[in-house]
Amino acid sequence: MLNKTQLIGHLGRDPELRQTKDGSAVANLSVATSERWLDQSGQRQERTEWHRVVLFGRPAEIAGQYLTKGALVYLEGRLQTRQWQDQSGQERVSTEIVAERMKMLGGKGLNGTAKTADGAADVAPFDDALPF
Amino acid sequence: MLNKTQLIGHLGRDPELRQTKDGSAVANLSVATSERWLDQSGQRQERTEWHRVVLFGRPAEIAGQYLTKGALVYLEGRLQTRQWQDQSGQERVSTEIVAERMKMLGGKGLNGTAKTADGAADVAPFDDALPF
Amino acid sequence: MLNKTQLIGHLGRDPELRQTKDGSAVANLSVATSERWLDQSGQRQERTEWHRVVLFGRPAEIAGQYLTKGALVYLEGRLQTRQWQDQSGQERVSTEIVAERMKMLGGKGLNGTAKTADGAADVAPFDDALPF
Amino acid sequence: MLNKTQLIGHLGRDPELRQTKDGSAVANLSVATSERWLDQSGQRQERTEWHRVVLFGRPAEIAGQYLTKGALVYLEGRLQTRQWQDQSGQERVSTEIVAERMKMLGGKGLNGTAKTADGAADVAPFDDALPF
DNA sequence: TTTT
DNA sequence: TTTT
Repeated sequence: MLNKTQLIGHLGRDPELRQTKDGSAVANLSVATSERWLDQSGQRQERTEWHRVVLFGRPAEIAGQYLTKGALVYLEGRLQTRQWQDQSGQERVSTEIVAERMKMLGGKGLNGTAKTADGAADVAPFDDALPF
Repeated sequence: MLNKTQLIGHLGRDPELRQTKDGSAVANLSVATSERWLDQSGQRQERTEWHRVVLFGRPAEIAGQYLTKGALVYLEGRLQTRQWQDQSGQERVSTEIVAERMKMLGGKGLNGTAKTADGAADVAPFDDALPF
Repeated sequence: MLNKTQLIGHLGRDPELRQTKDGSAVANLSVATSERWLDQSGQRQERTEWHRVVLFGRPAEIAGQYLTKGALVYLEGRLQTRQWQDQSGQERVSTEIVAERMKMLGGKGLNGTAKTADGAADVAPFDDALPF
Repeated sequence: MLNKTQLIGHLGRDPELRQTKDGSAVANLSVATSERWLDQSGQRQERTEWHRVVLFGRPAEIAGQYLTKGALVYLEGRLQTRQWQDQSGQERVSTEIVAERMKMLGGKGLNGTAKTADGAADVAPFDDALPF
């Protein structure tokens, strides 16, 4: 009925872009969300969770164009778990977030207009005109 | 920074309740979220996604008391992926939702007050007084 | 950047359906979300919040067809505040949720297929095939 | 049952800090969320929505300390509509977001540790150790 | 593997 | 393994 995941986190590496057979783009992201808190003894604790995220179509292209390692992004999508078999025939499962919405929030890894070499001079980060 | 998952779905089976060493409750839920849509040819399509959910403490106890197979629930929590090794020493990963909030929304598998044998006669489903 | 409101609540009255000039449907809903909790003295407290919700297009039609007073619904949309002037020329503001997604969750006020008189016999509540 | 609003937006002005009678902090924020899109004629459109947000306690103090006009923040809370009477005795309503969670995301208006004069040298923005 |  |  409702299957929604939202992340705000940093890319651990550059997006991996590929194409489907019919030529549409697919991007895989690795996203870190960190929690920090003080434990009972007042010690600072931190836990980082890594998420596999996949984007399709235009958002995938935009991720490939604007995002690099370190970028801070908002992602919204649905959880999907796939079964597959490794080389040894073992059953494996892998859960990823199929993102339907993405917002670039800044950070070191955000390619701004100044850095793009493709003439997209007026395409700003944060721009909702980008078809997310 | 933000790591939030929200589900509305039905329990595929009764909750599995256990205790930690220090006596606090842990409940594991298996939750189905179904999507239905019409494809290009107008055919009805359906996809069901199964989610592993874990609850701790009082919410776990409440899940154990009120929820059974078929119950419709709202769950909110964070994604957590754990690595572990199977018997053969193979690395495995498993992603689950650590739920911090749960709401009972009805359905066949919701134990109402009439069904409880513990005298909690005024503890209604939907009751936010339950310490979620 | 992100402007998202999610409600799970009951309709306080039947939806009010109207048409725009170009013939598309608009539905206004009044939705109650209730919180219950135990205060410090162990007294049960309750607070109900009422929300104005507006739906457009096909979801509005579906709300008009399936929802009545008492229905439990999930709604997701964006906050919008409009300024207007009352008869006396006073500036007024009104905030509502422009809902982009709606899910029927049950409750007394949900018109099932058995109750509909329009032949939509296989259109179940919960049906994601309905174009939300 | 569920009454949740999430915003990612920029502060339109510095937070307004005040105290309750019992000395706890209250902060009022004015937050803009902007949407941009291309209309049918390919024209770039933009709509900005302004939100009234209130924070209580430690998060209010932190907002007062770290946030200034322009800061980009994530806010999560519940909608609350209050009735009141203006000087002329007119009934007025005002809707605000009672925020229970806040994350500083960057932007021009974020006071980093380098800018603070209070010795909180190791209190970074983004720090989840801050008790949100 | 990220960020502050 | 759920539900409509």
